[in-house]
Amino acid sequence: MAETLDQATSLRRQPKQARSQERVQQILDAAEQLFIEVGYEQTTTRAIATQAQVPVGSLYQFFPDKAALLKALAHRYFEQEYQLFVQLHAELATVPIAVYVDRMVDAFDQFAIDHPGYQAVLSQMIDLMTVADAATYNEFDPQIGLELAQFLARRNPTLAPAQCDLIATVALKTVNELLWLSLTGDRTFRQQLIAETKVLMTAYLQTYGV
Amino acid sequence: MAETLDQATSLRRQPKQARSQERVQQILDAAEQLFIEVGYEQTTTRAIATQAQVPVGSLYQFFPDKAALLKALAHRYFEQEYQLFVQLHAELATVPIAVYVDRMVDAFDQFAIDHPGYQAVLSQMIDLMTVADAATYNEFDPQIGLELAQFLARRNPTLAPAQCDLIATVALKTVNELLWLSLTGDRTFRQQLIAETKVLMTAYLQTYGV
Amino acid sequence: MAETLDQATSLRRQPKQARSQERVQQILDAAEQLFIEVGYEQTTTRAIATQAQVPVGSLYQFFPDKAALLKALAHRYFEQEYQLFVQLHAELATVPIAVYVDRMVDAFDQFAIDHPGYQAVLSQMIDLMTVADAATYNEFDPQIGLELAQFLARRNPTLAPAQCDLIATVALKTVNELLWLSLTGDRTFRQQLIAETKVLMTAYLQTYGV
Amino acid sequence: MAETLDQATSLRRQPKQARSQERVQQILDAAEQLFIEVGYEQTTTRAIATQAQVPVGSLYQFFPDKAALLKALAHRYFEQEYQLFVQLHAELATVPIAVYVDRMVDAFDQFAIDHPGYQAVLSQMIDLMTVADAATYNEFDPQIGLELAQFLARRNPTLAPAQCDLIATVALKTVNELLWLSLTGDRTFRQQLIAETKVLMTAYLQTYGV
DNA sequence: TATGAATGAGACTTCATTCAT
DNA sequence: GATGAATGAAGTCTCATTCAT
Repeated sequence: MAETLDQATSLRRQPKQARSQERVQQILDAAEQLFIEVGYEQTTTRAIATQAQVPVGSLYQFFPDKAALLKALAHRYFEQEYQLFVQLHAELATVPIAVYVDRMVDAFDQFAIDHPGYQAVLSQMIDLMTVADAATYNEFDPQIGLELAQFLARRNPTLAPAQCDLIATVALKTVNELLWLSLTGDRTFRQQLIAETKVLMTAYLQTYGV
Repeated sequence: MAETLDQATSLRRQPKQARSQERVQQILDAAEQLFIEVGYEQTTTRAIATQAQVPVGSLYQFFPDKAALLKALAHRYFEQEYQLFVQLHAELATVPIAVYVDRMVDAFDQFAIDHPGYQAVLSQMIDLMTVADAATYNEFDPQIGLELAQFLARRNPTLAPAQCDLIATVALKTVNELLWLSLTGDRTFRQQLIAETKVLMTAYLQTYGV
Repeated sequence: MAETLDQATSLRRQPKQARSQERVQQILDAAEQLFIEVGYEQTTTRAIATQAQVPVGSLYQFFPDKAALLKALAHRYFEQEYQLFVQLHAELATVPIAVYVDRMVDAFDQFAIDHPGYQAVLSQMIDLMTVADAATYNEFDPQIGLELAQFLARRNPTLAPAQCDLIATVALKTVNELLWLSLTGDRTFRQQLIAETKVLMTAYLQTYGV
Repeated sequence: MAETLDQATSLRRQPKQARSQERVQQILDAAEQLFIEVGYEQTTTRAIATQAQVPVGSLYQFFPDKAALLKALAHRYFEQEYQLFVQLHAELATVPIAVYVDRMVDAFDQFAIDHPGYQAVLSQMIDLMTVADAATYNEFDPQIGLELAQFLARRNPTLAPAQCDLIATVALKTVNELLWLSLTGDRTFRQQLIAETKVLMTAYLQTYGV
């Protein structure tokens, strides 16, 4: 995972010193907040720098261009999401699928709440990729999907690997979208949608006897 | 529905003459193509006008600003999607839910193929709404969801109306996202994902005995 | 000649109306003055626009970028220089070479005085070409050289065409450089240098019996 | 001459130690290469430092600013060119002028080949002088011209000193320009142009009976 | 003395929208 | 109504130079 999520590719300079690392985080935090508030395109690099209380020049010392901020944020999200998943996944290796779904959806829900910019950043990255070559696509984190597919294969060895990949993809995509949707509503709506997401996922996975 | 989707709100002038209606369609077609190809933000109004073979001034006679083109496109999609749905929905009023899902997913898949800009336009509208006041939200078409909820209620009268609304929302959102995802892959991937979508939806709806 | 010096390649839009043509000239005049005063690199497009009393946007309506101003100026110089040359050349078809040189050098001297930016523009274009591909080189006007070579061939038919080309190149280059050098000094220096240039050229051409 | 070309004026610190002298040369070599390759303006001080494998800070310890690099390079060229000239000049004190021209042009040609940056540096210095006060002008090396003028006076004592100065100036300027021009072409062009330069110079100087 | 991260003014260029014709 | 030239605010990014360490 380390390689996939390494920020080296999108960082102009690897911050070695504590002060620099702080600055990078400040910049990313500022970018995240502004991307959420006014959207990626409407956010100016100068606004990010101002918000982060650094000169624009410093921003460009760490990030080659505006898009790099987006990528770096995505990397940061992926890293955190992956760590969350890995830990919980280990704990739930042998529980019934309904429990697995219940706990996992709750965890992802919490992640979505903690990282309100995830959706905005991801959706903008997809937009950017529409323009650029699709080669950038492999920047996206496939780790969770792979682990989930292996999990399914262990649970039901009769499932073909390709089948497991597909199910994992569908499950992740669906849960992600529904949780993001849940964030657009009030507390009640969110809770209901989470409950519904669990029903949906459990029914789906039970179909495959996992 | 006609009222909801009426373009009056986003059209500066209701084109009465055939020539004008033609121009509006040309402009929307050009906008659609460019939004798909290079994205909303990267598309200039002048490029749209050029592609549509109309002067920029004419574009602004029909659309107050660039965002209006996005809204108009969304309306056009909603109208077409709704007609597709209504017709098929009537035909499938009494078939088993698995058949309903099968036919409906195929239809939506075909719609997604026929309207490759749907995803781009919708996702961009969401971005724009982040910035603008949420009042724009009611521009979105809730019709299909409402009809689907009623359908569920008819199929299983023990379900509460709120419950039906929620299920309908979940079902629509999920199918939409998975079909859009399917468009990003090759033919094989698309077919597999469509099949998987049917499995997922059928399992889900059968949970509720509809 | 018209084709070679046509400005179509460097003008974004061919100004059709009198007002636009005026603007283009204003912009070029402003660019010329500033290029002379502070040099090409130190001149900002905004300064050119301000000096020409047009908004920057208008500048970019006619010229795709800063370099296009340089090219357009060069074209303008070439055109004027060529006309000057052609007219005088016709008049001097049969005079002794010393007279030809005398009159021609005087004419070029007057041109250099009238177009103080010629040197700056040309030298900057050469710098720009160092960076860009050398394909741009054919933008330079070879017309005068060709005509001069033919002239030499007529005067002394024993000279090979290639030889004539070379002599013409040397003569033009030398006269140009010396006249430019003359502009860097005071009136006396200029007059002395012009006289010297005539001595040099006459001696050179008489070597070939033309 | 040593004083005139002394680098003290443009060097911030006279490098006393071997290590420092090495660094200065590395920096100048790097600057020369980059000035040739991408031009003075397009070359960043950081790029020069990187290429020279020294930190930017060190560069600024030896050179007060970017322009100082240009001046220092010019000084280095002048010094080398002067040494070349002085030695050959002594050897050719009494040969016929045609031989003098022949040998001297060949030597200058070799110098131009060995120092491809000469032209770029000189032409850029002229540009810079346009901007700065003309006081910088005396930085240019007049030595060769002076010696040449004296040489002419010795050869033909009837020539006034001012006349000699002028002839020397014309001769040097002309040879320089033609040799630089020769570098822009292929081998054949270069050889032809050199031959032509000799014809031109010999004819010119013979006019004055030197 | 040596280093290289930090700075921020300012450069070029774009483009949604208007309005005189 | 139709046209498209005109506008200028604003955006992204660069880079010579400094100075704290």
